[in-house]
Amino acid sequence: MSATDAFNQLDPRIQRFLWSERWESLRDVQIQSIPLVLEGHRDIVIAAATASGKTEAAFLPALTRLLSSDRLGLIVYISPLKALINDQFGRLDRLCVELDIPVCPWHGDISAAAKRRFLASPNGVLLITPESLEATLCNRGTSVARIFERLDTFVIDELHAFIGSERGKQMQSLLHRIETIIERTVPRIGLSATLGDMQLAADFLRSGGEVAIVDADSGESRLLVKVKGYEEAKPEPGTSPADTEGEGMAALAIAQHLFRVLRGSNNLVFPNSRREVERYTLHLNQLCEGERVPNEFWPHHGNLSTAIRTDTEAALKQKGRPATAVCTNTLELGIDIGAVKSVVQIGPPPSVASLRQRLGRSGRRPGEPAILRGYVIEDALSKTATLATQLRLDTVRTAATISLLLEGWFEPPVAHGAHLSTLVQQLLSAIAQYGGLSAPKAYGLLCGATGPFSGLTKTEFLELLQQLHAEDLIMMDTSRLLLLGVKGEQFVNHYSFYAAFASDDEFRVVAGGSLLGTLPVSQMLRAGQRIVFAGRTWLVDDVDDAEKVIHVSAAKGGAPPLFSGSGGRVHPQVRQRMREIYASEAALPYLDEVAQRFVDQGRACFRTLDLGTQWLLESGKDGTLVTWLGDSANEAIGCLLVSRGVDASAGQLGVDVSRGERSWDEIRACINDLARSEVPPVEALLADAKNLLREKWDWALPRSLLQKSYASLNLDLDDAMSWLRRVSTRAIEGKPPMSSLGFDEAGRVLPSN
DNA sequence: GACCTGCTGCGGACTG
Repeated sequence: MSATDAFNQLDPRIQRFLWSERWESLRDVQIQSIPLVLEGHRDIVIAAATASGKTEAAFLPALTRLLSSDRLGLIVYISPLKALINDQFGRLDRLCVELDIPVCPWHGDISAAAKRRFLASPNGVLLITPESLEATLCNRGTSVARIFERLDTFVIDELHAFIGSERGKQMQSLLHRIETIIERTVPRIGLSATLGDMQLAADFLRSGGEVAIVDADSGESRLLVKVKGYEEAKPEPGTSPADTEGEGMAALAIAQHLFRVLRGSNNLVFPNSRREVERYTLHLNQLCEGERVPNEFWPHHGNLSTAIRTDTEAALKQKGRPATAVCTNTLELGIDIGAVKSVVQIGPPPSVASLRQRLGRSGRRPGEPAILRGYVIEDALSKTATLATQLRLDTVRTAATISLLLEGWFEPPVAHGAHLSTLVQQLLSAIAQYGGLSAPKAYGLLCGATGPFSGLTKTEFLELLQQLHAEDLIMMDTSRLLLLGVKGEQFVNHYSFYAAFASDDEFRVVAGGSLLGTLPVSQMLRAGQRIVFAGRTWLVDDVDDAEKVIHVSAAKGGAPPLFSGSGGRVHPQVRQRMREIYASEAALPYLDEVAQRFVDQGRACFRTLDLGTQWLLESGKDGTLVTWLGDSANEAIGCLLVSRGVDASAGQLGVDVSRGERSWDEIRACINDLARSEVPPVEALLADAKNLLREKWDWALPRSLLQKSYASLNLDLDDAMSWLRRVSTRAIEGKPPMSSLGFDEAGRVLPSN
């Protein structure tokens, strides 16, 4: 189809609007999408880069459909962010005013009056979050059918942001519950960044259905990459703890370099954690102050108040005044901040996919390359250096990530998690919605063939009901109808119920009456302490435990605060590429001299330890299985060993093992035996496992379902078993064990003589 | 040794 054909299929009033807006032509993604959306019965994933016109690709034809009907229908647009709803409302309302189609933004900050107006006449375009949709189903059960009666199309923005989480399951369930109550399916259009495996996104949008895919990747643009290495001098052991002058010198040197190269243009700096955002923003602000130039560096992360974040976004958008944001992945999603010149990554990128998403913000103008500036910090080598330091793991992981990025590979989303935590929430919500539900009907709704939890058996569902009953979340009346229990009623009637994910308790940080942001309760603070927050230094005046407020005032000096959090997951492909880099001798063109020296030092250590062939590093009672697998497979191997009574857990290099009273030969025999045995059932594998509670409602699941849900997300048993089989063959062939070299309990490599 | 997201209904006081 040509651009003209596609344009001519749009409603004449929309055509006129595009003329008046001086659109030169439709983009490729729009040309492809328009005829598919106009068919009106297809589910479609539309994948393209940020700011490529995806929203219009869905809305121009969807609005054309609304205008072609006698009775105005309804488009429900679901967004993961309030900020995105506000952005889209601004763009969409200009067009829709011309078309006489009402647009209603609906989230927690929207007035009740605007919501009432929509409910009085539920048509046009509704822009809403999953949580607000949940509240609508839960609290307005009797009018849900009427509200969505005229529903014509679902549009789900940033689909990739939903895949693989409790919230994504919730979204699938909400779509399914609405279709169930209006007794027909509704076309679902998912808007997404390009994903490695588009079929995964299609299955997520409608499992088992036929989903059209529009993959309009605009072709890889040119990319300039340079990684600079910095060595951090470590104080010798024995120096007094107060004498840590040298600590953080590498960060300061990086800030000085950023100050020189970034000033005068717009950039994004990703230092991997909120704490480091604070550290670098402070350094950069102080450098600006010291040089008496206007500040160009602004912080952005999830614990800063909306006011501060909006300031940063506005600074980026403002033309004629350069601004750089030092940020976490809050600026990875599609909030409108305009194009940036370069993207800075400090430390190893969390994943190839995330690095790619971050880079999508740079090099967006034709002819301009995307620019990636990487920085890695390694400790100086010394007698006490750990194995991780000697192998230069961070630098090699950074190199592996960039090397995969340059090849166009990136991690596919993890779509196989069961997220049974969300089943608990959805069951309670459905009971509230229907004012009571029979067990078979509840099972059919949530676990039936097209439901969001279709893998669950009836037996498992009954087990869940019994557990929820025992927890007083649900009860059954004389007509065998499921109702909310006393505790269930309390949960459902509090607004915190609508979010599918858990959140920590937090203190508000207030300076002179204005809100700076929040800090987790786990961060202990006392009056008199000095902290860095929002890129500035503060004195803690008072901590009000009852009101959960920390009062601060401006001061000199202070340390960045700690935020809680648990680690991400490394994909096997990244570990395999790390191994290839270690085994090779080629120079990597995107590394500077220092970073290349780090890699060469890591390679030397790799050769000394013979890590290309050795798979067991012994060191006294401790050792490491060097697997080069992903974290999920390493954790699975750990569980398999634990099920045989061996103390083992996933580590940076593979699986860390403690032999206890056994010999290493006995550990090898155990591995051989595991390799030849059937994979044990999950209940046996996780029998003694503690700390499986990860998601909001996990505490309410029966043990067996908790194990099942955990394993579906966190354990890769297939990769684990095939590795065990591979090494057990090698063990039988009598490859020599690692014995001439060892390393001690702290993971330090011992001298070879 | 991570990061992010979101939130109702009601009662009471006030204004025009």
